[in-house]
Amino acid sequence: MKLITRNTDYALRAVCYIAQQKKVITVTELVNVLGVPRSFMRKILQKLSKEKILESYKGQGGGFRLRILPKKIFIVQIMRIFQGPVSLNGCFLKKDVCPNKGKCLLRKKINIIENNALMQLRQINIASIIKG
Amino acid sequence: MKLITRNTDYALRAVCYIAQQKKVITVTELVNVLGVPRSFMRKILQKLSKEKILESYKGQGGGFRLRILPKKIFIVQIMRIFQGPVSLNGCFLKKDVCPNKGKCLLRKKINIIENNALMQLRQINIASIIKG
DNA sequence: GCTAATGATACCATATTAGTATCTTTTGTC
DNA sequence: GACAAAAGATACTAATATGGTATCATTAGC
Ligand code: FES
Ligand code: FES
Repeated sequence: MKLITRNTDYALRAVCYIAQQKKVITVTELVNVLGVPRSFMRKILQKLSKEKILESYKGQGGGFRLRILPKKIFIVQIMRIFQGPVSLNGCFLKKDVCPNKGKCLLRKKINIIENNALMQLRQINIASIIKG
Repeated sequence: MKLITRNTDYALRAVCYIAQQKKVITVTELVNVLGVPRSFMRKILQKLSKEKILESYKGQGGGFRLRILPKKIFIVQIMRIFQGPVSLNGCFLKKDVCPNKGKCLLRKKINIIENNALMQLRQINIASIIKG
């Protein structure tokens, strides 16, 4: 039961680091600091760049920088980018199986938990992580 | 981001059904009611039996029955059986990478969310689902 | 002894996750 | 302009988890 996968995790840390440094950071630097495989890190950063979280500069002296303020980057965004839509689960059974149709208590209870977790998750942004 | 996998889901419903019927139930009956592949259902029930949630009877007239009261079967138990330990995730990075060591805020925040979700999950038992 | 049930086990298919490799493009520096 | 250092694009591979199937052994009632 993993809420966060490895690439999301790496992405979060990369973004945190970049946010703290406040300058253009190269993959090389990130790889050295985080100890993550280079190619993997590259892929992750490229995606973050495509998704408008980071801004990239090619060529010598290039690298990555935040495109938006740390307090405007929420971890659910990052999760969505690497893990798809953030919602816990639907019902696996074929229609008409559930005795109470739309009133399935199991589903209801799980949905409540899901919503609570999501509401909490949604409040976490990069700023709230790095200013500790 | 799946909180519950398919086998857990099937297991939960099977247990609910068995709890409601209050008699020995065969795989055949469950398969008919839930519309789940037979072999898969068998595997799931056998596991539940091994894990002392169900009691099984071999031979003609055999089948499965609850071994403990519905209110004593918590869904986290079932999740643990099919999905391993219920916790959202640890830290993927190698030791000494996190700048604040034991005080990593990201980790802390995720742990809080995890604990809240778990506390809620832990309160759900089979009895609370079926008496709706 | 037959049949209807579960137990044990091994296998297969698919999807997701994690990671690698390679070639192209851009840009600053000499 | 050549070179080197960076990211962009893309395709491939490996490992793991999930979902499911198949088969033979064992037990117990009739
Ligand atoms: S069985 Fe699907 S919602 Fe209850
Ligand atoms: S980096 Fe692992 S806990 Fe912070």
